[in-house]
Amino acid sequence: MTIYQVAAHAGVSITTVSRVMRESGPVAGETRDRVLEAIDTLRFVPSRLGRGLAERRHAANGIVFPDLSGPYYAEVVVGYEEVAAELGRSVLILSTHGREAVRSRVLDLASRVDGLVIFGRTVRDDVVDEVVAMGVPVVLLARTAVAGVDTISTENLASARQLAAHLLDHGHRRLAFLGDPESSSDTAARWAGLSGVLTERGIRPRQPVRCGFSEASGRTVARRLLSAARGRPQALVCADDEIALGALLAAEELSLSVPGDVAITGWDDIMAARYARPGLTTVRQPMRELGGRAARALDERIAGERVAARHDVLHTEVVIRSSCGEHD
Amino acid sequence: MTIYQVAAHAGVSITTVSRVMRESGPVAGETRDRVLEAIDTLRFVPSRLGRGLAERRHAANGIVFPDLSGPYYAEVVVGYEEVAAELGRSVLILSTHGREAVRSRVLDLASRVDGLVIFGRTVRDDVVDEVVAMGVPVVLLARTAVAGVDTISTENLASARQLAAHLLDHGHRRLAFLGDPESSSDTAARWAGLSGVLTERGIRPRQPVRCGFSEASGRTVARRLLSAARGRPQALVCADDEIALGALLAAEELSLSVPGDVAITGWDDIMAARYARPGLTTVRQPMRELGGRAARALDERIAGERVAARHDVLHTEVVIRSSCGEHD
DNA sequence: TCGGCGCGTGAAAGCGCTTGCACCCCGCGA
DNA sequence: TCGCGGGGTGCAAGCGCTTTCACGCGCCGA
Repeated sequence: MTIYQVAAHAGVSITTVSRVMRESGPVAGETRDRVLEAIDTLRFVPSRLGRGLAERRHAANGIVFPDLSGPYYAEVVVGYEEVAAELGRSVLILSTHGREAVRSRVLDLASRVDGLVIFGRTVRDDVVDEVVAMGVPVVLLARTAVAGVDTISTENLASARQLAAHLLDHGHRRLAFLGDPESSSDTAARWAGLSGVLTERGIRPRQPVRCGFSEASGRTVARRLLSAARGRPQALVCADDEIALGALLAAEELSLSVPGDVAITGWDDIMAARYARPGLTTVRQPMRELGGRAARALDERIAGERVAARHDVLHTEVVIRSSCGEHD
Repeated sequence: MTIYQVAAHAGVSITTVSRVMRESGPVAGETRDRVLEAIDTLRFVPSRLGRGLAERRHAANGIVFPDLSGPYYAEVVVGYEEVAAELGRSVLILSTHGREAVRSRVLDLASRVDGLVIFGRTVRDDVVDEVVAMGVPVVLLARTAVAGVDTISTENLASARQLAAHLLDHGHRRLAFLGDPESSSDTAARWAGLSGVLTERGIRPRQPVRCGFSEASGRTVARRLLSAARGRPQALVCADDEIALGALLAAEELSLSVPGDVAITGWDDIMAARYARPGLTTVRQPMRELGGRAARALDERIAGERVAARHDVLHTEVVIRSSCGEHD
């Protein structure tokens, strides 16, 4: 089913059909009716490829993220899709997961869209540059900045400081950070906030304990830390909620009470954080808004409305529950 | 950057450039090297639109789902993307959320892909027919079947029966089902399994209690049921985990013990189900595999390898935790 | 010596759409 | 009566690729 068949059916040229569909240019009422009827009868849906080629645009955006399991990325993606759809753009997704060949997948994606959001540490800087060099607008999400490229991220440092201060006020002194500051700029900032406060209060921060972003990883690492003969940490500050939930399990297995024997905090405020017992103290991020912002920033760039790079930082909120100490 | 510029740079025709890129047809070693060098120097990435138009394929698939919040859909989508990428296809997503204009969005999506997965009760049957009539292969996921269209779903009836039997064996008699059997074929089957077992055992099943698929909704409905002066249900069988978690909250608010005063079960085995206290008895579905299967079924259809409609049903597993009664 | 066969290459015809430009025709004012 | 303007329409030139066919050229066997 092509525009030619519609034109033939309606007895007009394809130009006229195009004009009717796009409401560009004048068409006589009667002609329009004939065309519309033909479109309807033949159930004509124009080919996006033909249209895209002629218009030189895809009317689609892409987003690259590490994974969708865990509520964090999913929420951001859904926020992104919501706004993108509103702006008349389809959304292509690419999960890098731990795949090889990320570069070629990203470049392929870039050739299918008008703009690309790159989320977290999924793509190397030089590949980002390559995409930018292709002339594809890029917005970075929760990722270290690259010169001249828009960035949207959430506040980390201040919240981490606030969390650290809260723990210290509870009397905890031996704090351990579970997560790899080199794995993402977010994690790095969280660690910086924590270690900064400790140093200011005259406590020498313990080296961060490398830990993958998963419950299994958190559990293993926490078990090791908590079963230490001496110098057992009084509080585990985890880089995200999944690690913290794993740590909670580890404590339970070792018959340690939380927060009595050890305090535990997470980051993200995922659903399970609220249902865990004790409830997990954590930091809430506006995940949907993060995605929505990215979609809008990208749209501005695609429309060419803005040239200067933009760097938004969204506000976060410490959520105190009982895993970090008893409260009234 | 187009194939023409690459051809000019290498001093060959675009035909040769195309052949080098696709490794179709013979090219002399030296010529190939010149072309590859030109591609590299000019950082040429072929236009998907041009290629797609010529090949008459998109090398992309779509998926339509209600929402991505909650782990269920996200997991399925990620399983889908994983397999689709492996098969060399990009993935376009469309969340219907509670949007108007679903039909036109779906038709637009259909015009951008080689095949489409429609997930849950997002799209009306007549629109599905319309997509099929466009010649776009469709696979339905966890959705009522449509004639001639592939369907992938998970087992519901047997697991629901098993769950019901388990509750009855615990001595519970007054069971209430929270969820709307008319909202999806999955829910309908779960209700059918429950009510079937009750009837067989001579217990007259109570009408299902309509309830949205959310924690808030579950909480409200459960609070109403549990605060009834008399005839309070002894067990709440919830259509999914989020409803069940809401019910758990309601019980807590009313100072009822779970499972002592009331048993509660969910469905899906989301992460929070495991962390809730008491742990939530539920039914686990192979969510990633659900998505993966859909991707493969779609691929077969696109490749034209199969004509007959296929109806896969994936196995599910009842997960007994403590919310349904004390166990050893 | 000559016909034929492959290999290497390019011209050109699409693929399905948008859009600049030209054309026709009618109504109006001069 | 003629000229002009504008509404209505279509022609045709792209957009960036793939692929069919045709062509030229060495090399082989007869």
